[in-house]
Amino acid sequence: MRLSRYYLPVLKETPSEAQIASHRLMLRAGMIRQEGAGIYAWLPLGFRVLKKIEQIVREEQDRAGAAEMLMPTIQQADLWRESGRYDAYGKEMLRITDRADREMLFGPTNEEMITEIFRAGVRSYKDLPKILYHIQWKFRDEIRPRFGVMRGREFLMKDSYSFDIDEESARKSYYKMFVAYLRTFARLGVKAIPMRADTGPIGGDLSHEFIVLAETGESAVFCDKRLVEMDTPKKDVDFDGDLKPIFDQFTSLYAATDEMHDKSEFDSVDQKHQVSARGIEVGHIFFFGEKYSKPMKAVVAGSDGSEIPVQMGSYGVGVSRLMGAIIEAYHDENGCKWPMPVAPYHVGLVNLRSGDEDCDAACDKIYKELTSKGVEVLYDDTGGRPGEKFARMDLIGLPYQLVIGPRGIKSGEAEVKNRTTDERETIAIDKVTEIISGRVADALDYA
RNA sequence: CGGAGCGUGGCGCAGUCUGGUAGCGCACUUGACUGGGGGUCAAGGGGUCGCUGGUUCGAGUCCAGUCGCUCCGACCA
Repeated sequence: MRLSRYYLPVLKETPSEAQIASHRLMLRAGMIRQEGAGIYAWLPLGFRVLKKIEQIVREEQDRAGAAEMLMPTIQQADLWRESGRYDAYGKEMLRITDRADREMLFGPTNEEMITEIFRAGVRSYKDLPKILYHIQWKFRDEIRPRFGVMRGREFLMKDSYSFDIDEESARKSYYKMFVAYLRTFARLGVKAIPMRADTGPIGGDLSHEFIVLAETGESAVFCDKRLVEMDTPKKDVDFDGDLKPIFDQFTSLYAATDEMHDKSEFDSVDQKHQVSARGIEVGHIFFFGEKYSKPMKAVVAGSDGSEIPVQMGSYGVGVSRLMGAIIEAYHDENGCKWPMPVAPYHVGLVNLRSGDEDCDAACDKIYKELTSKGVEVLYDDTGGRPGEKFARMDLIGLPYQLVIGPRGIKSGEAEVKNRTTDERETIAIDKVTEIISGRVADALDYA
């Protein structure tokens, strides 16, 4: 993409309403624009990151055997009356009426709808187990939206729902999602620790929150440091095999959120492993059994012909929130430092003397070559001072900055800056495409 | 919802107490000089001061109402 054709409204000054780094940087780097309290428009650069996060979440869901679908954002009140949650959900639910005065709502979650969809199409235990998911915008009328996309009212969430014949099978589904989440967050470059969690209004008896440790996190958390260093399951993990050992391994050490914290148990953890910190909840998984299947009559015929309510679980990932969490983990005072897998572009190509025949020709050539090798390039072909261009590139934080100017043309060298380490090196212009595209490919290859 | 604030060119703010020609920095436009980490000089353009009503000869400023946003607390991906 040529910057001259892009929409990248960067801000030099810090917007006064932004309290935390991720919010500040998303506004300054022209990734989002606030349209109301807790409601954001996703500008081109931010939207690319959002799509990349979404795609990684999708790939790991698919790998685990979940089937993607898409449910609407608008739901009928009657559906929620079946589960009893229409009244129970309270003011956090955005309620609306249509022209015929039918009561409707902008979905805060989809347990009711997926249960309705499931019961319409499944009759027998032989059709189980199943895991369905979608990635869709949700609306929760938060009392106090804050921290930008970390606590918006409208947010993008991946929610999966599992259906099983009995609890033993349901636990296997739970383990699948548990392992899928470990992989998802690891691929996104964040250390998310599964912690024993309160089940909240959804109910149930088995639940974990996946928490990214961050000073700006909203919840207090307590865990064993050794969890941070545990190896993530590789992509050859067999989701049809026994995943319990992995689950057991990750739940063997102490990790709990504030609500579930047991001080005496935590105190028994070796002092040097104790971590008492703050965290950002990026995922939450629940097993809740018959909570919805029973009242909503989502039943299947068992092997003996009897009607059995299915055992359900639900599994959420905050896709838009993750973008904030990733920036919290990877930034410095000058801007973002995107990990390659979620970077909006892999390389920023800076033409230091746009309009100069030689510079333009050299940059155009590199731009074409890198692009043809599948490298995503944001090509700064605009005018302006070098300092201004560098500062802008640092702010948006692409993993590599490739700088071409008259001096480099003369010496045949390009300056390459690695934004992760902020180290600079020079590479021969005629080799730069090959070297950079190789590095990008390596960084994208995740086991 | 309780408490505290804020709405003035695109962004950040001053001006409001004490009513009297709407200002500053950045950004933007044009030209020149420049050019390897947010340049220099010169000349410009852009604002019904959130909205409605009131007081007044006169309101950004005072009064009332209203809308929006932010921060502190209880809820949550």
